Amino acid sequence: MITALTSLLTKPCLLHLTLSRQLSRYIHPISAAPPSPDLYFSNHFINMNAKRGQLELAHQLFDKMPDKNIFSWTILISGYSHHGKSAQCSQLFSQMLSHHRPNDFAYASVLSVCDHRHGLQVHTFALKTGFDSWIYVANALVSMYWKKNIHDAGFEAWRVFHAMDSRNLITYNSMISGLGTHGQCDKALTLFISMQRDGIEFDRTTLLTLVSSLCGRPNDGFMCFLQLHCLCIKTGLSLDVGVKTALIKGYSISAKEFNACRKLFLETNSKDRDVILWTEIMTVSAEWDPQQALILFNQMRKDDLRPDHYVFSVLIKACANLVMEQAVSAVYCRVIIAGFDNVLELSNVLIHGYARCGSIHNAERVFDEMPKRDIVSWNSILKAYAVHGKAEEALGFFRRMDVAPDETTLVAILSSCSHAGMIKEGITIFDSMENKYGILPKLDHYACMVDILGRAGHLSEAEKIIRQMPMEPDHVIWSAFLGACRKHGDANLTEFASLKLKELDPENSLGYVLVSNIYCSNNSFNEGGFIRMKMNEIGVKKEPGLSWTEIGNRVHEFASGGQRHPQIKEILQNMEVLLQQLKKIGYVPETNLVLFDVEEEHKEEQLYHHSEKLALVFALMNASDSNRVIKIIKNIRICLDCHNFMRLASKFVGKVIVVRDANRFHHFKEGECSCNDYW
DNA sequence: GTAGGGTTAG
Repeated sequence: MITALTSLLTKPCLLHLTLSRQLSRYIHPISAAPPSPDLYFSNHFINMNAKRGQLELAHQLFDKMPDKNIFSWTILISGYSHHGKSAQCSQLFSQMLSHHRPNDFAYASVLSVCDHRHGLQVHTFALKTGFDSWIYVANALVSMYWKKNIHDAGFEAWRVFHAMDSRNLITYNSMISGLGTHGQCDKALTLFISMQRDGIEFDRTTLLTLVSSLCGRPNDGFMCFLQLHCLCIKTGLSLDVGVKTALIKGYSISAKEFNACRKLFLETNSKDRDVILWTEIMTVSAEWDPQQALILFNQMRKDDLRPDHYVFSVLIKACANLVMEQAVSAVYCRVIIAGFDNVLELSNVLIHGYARCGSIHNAERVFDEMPKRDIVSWNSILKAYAVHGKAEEALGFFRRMDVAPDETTLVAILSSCSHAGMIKEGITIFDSMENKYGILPKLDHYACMVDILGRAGHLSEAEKIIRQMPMEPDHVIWSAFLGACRKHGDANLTEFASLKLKELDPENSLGYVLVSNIYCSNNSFNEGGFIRMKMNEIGVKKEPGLSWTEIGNRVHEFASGGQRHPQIKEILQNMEVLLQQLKKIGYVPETNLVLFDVEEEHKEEQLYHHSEKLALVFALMNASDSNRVIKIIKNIRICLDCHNFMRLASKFVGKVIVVRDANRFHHFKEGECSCNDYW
């Protein structure tokens, strides 16, 4: 305690001049005389108004009081605190010091709303007056320290916690929540156990906080999560709609257990489902089954629940995942009707939504029309430019940002440089991250650098980055490196990187496929086949090529080979006609991309059955003359042959063809691609 | 006789 006191008092910033001056005068005798009936009723009247939020009136009444006691002061201070009026609350607290010695009511009220700087001063003052370990004051201090975004928030909170004579449920809940939100869920769990040793029973908040802090925790996190779910069932708290929402989030993030999420939602009595529960299940669905998220929205409306801006945000994400631009616009109309069009978060998600649907123009329009922007707005437009290969625009916007860039900004910018082959710019920005922007490069930034260098063919420099990075490279880094190996072919490096990728991500097929391809391209079909066999044995599957295109209000899916599509015969007939036309203007099939031991004409045939080509032919069969843009979405990266095909097709049919592959957008127009054939 | 503290799921 003495150490804590000495340490706090030695911090120069703690000694605020005004408060120090007040300190010498704070000792006022607490009046022993009973308050007059007038004073008593005036206090009640002020309290009534302050609680109702009539703070101005309450303050006027307070000012007019001929006599005030400590209740008058604490009633108004707590009124301001209750309504989050931080500045007024702190000011009144300072004024109070000239008249009364603050009590635990006043300390707790001011601490729960004041900023960090003032909070430290109040803490110092509480220490000097001996109130710092009073349970209400200490609880407010614990919470204050965790809430402040400072480096040693946890240290200060623990110090207060340890100095307390006794602790209650609120103390533990505040600590558990603080630990959880600062990513220290192990410590939160330990404290949860010691709480029970301390004889303090947990409540719904304790479990709710613990469950949500365990979401996304790696390794044994899911086992702890399951134990907590059992505890929720045992205590009957699993019936609580808030706990249920947290459990759904947990099953979705920790275990990707979509069915468990759905079961939890369905077993909730429909009259108990609130907007937050609906939002959570829609959020989960937007990732797993976006169409289902839209169905859920309609069900929610039937239950007479009014969507708020969180609901609309999820809806836009679901439409973006469905890559249905018209649906994004339709939701936006509803956003306007509901009066949420000025909500910053919704504009941010719209930028993302339009960009994901291939409409960079609409993403730009939303960004331009925003009256206010935050870091997420800037990051969203920068990411949009990155994925659409508009590096010049991204760099221009980056230079004119009016908020400090963060880690995401730098990832977006480096990824822009990578997509556009801007090696020099990328290296300069990466090297200046720490000094110029105060951001230490993390895994994502290193992955971008490996991509920038590797994609440009500087394999040894990329390898050097991997060897020299201060943390262990993860599967993303090795995938980026393998991607570069695929493009610039180095058999030894490919084998080495494949081994690394298999270690870190055994289910990732990339390593197996690439090594197999190297063998096949050297005509070593037996070895290549052996690797494919090995993949089957251990259950690693290569993601099959799929493409989607929207015709009318329906999304049509095409698998590589196309046999599943009911109109495949017609599509192949039209394909043949288009092929002959494209061959006349320079299309040459890249048959060396087909690595199977088959005859040349069969190789050509395999190329024509790639899903994006089938999607294009189908879209052309159904497109009207006014339909100037054809959009195709692909789950894996576009191959060189399809890229050539799309380029020439855009010239021949006189339409813009937008293809989104696993990595980026390609805008094909008049025989050229926005990626300048660099991808 | 009057005035409190925490968290909470999107």
